[in-house]
Amino acid sequence: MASCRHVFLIDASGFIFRAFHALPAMHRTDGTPVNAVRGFCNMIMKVIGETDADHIACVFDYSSRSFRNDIYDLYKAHRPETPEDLVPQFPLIREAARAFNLPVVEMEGYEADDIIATYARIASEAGDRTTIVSSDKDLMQLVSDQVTMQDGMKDRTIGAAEVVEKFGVPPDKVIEVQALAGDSVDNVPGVPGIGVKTAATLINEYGDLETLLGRAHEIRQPRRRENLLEHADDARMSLRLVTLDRHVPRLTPLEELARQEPDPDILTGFLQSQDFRTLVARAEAWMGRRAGAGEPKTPDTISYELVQDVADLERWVAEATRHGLVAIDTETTGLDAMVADLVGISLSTRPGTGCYIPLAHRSSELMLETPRQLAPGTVREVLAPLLADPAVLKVGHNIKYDCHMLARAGMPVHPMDDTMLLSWCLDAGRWRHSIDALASEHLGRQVISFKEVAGRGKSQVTFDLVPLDRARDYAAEDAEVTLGLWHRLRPRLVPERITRIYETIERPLIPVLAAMERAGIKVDREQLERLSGEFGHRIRDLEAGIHALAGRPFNIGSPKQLGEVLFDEMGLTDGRKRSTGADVLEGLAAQGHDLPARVLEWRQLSKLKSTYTDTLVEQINPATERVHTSFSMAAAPTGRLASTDPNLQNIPIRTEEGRRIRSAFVGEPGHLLMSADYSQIELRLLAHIADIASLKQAFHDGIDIHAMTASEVFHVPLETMDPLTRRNAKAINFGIIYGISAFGLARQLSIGRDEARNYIDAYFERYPGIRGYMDRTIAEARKAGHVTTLFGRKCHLPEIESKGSARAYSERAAINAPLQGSAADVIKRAMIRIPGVLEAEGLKGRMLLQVHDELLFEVPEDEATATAQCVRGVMEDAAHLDVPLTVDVGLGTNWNAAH
DNA sequence: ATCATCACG
DNA sequence: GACGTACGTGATGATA
Repeated sequence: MASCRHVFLIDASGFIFRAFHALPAMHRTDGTPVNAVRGFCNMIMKVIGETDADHIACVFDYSSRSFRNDIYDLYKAHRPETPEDLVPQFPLIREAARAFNLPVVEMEGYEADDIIATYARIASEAGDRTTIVSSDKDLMQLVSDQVTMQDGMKDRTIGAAEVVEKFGVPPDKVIEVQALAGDSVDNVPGVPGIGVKTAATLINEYGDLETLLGRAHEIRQPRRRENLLEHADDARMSLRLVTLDRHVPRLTPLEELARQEPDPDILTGFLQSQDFRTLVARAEAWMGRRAGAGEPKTPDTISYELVQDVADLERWVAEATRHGLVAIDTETTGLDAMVADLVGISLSTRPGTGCYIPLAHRSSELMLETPRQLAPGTVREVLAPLLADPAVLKVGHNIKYDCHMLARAGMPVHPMDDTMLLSWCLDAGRWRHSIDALASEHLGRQVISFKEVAGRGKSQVTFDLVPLDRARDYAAEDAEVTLGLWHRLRPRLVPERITRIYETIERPLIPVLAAMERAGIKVDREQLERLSGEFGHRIRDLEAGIHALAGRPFNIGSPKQLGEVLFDEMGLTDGRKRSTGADVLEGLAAQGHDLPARVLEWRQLSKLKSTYTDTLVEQINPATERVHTSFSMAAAPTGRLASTDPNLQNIPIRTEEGRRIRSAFVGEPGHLLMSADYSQIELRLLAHIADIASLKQAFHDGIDIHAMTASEVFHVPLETMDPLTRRNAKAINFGIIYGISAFGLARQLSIGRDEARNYIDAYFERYPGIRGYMDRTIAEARKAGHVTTLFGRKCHLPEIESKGSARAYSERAAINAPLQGSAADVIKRAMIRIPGVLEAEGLKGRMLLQVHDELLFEVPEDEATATAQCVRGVMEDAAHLDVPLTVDVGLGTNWNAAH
């Protein structure tokens, strides 16, 4: 590992074209266009600044001709003329590379991709790691265990998984797929009628191109078979065209590409000559950092300590106190913070150092003696003052969990920071926020995985059985990496304008959610068991009837088998797809068919039984006799919470059977459940954010908003509004929030696409501001790469720069995110204030659950009305919009009755 | 592990 | 002109 080199190969030619088209036009004072040059310099500073690479090459195409033109004279023949404004930038970019002291590599007769392929091969054979800076799909064939790709503009790394996602095959099969699918941009012919999807299917089935071509006569689809037979030679030639040459001769030896720091005078001189005034300042700061000031990204030496004596523990506590900052992590026997036992605690105060304090390790086969460890009481005495010290910031990764564990052990934590939340607030939508992913993203470090220390599958053990030395390495590393991440993320808060979201919403929410999770909610076990029994009977009866109608027994829960019965054996059809989704079955049932109707009922009851009536009972905590969910704070990029283990945000309500399940959620004796929900919050936010006068007026006047939309769009007077028209208008209103499409609305309402189109046109005509909002939002997303909520939460949409369906998807998400996200901000602001206000009013009610626009409380009967008033007041006051916020409050002995 | 399905907002 | 489509989640059983 120590001798392993890290080779960094920058696909400069690929980058130039992309930067030129992605960046706005920009000129030097003498008129020379320089947008791609500037983009290139930015990219270099970013990627070189973040990597630990020790060998670097900047690779260029020598000319537009290569050996591929000898194979096929039309190769890349359809390429449009190089834009006039780009031509003078090629030499400038070579100059820029030299100013950064990066070796420039090019070779007559070869493309940059071939040179990259050659270096990657040489490095891999020597056991080195390679990073290719490019997003060119043609380079994906090079990805392997040792070779990864990294996008120069977006924060995205491409490994084997991403290649499989794109091509449907692993990297070593990519060329086979490309050879079949062809490439219209490079004019690689491929086989007509075969795209990447089909090609991947074929290659996965036949293994490689030659085998496929040899057995093409077996293909069932006539067109495809003929095309394969007829164009076999085109495919073979395409394979030669897309295969990169990994043996480019006479290249500069890898050893001569050793990384060299730029000369500050040369670099600033170059940047000044291009009139990049802001870049000069940035480059100077950048070189200052590179000169070895700041924190080393990968500490030179890493040493972790096992703490088994009071004196050592006291030394760590003294060090953390003096430093005012400590990263902390807990190890436990499980993931459920209400049930798991605390096994050990790790601390880190500066990069490269950390300690692990074992508390409850047990002997195992590998470790026969009970390990020596401090008594929990002793640890508490020494550690609790540090954790409660207002002058020492405690940093954790998903620290809500550690807060639970430490509070249960008598060691409350305050104040705190959370690197998972920091990352999520800064980079929501960009990547995952697990410690493993972030360690790799920001620190270039691969942390020990839990499976490595605890084993996997059947042989996995709980952490208390892990031997102390391995436990120390894993646990202390987590704390130490957390500290490293904090140093990387925390400074970004102010410049990226995320402070408000993080400090006034997300961080204060941690203890509020922790209290809700700890409170849990009571469920009526007997009632759920009764329902289980009843549902079980009805499921069995339905099953018998369905099997009789089908003429044979089959697994109703298997979409495959059900499809065979419905479409093959019974010959049913709804005219379109062979799906067994509820919408299709409803259509079939409406035709008068009994079997699909019964399957729908069977499905509903099976779902309710397996997901709710059976499972919820098993989730009752034996100690508290209540159900405790866990709220994930960093799950949805829009800012919404998610509820898991169990999910209490999707308890049924829409059907009668479902409401009987909801009725099983009850208050303690002498208490009521109280539900407080925002009325139409996302539509109100739409009226406010898009600034639609008539919508705002309607909310001021308290008009039924769906009925009003119906009357506006369908020209029906409010007085004679029929329910169906109102229903259609409601669907349109929701559709707007979701980034409407004619297809989606048509499907929702089971109407034709033309009719849906007409509705949407009519809507936009009545509310012209909506179009403007949508266009502005999409433009903002494209320009900045993110959209923003009312309170400044950013939701990144990296795919908005792509094309086709992925882009359309991102555009709809861009329209929805500010609305969904602002609503999430509003209810979070209310949640943070509620516990304090209740306490100040002397009310004993407790907040138990949040369901996106609803809060559920358990309140003493005699305080119900006072609590209702108090909660409504805080919720309605949580944001001041151009429209009033309205909250409906309901009370009852159970959650259903409280609605 | 992934898909289809369906529970919620 | 074709493509693939309403936004955001989590849990389940079937299937590979």
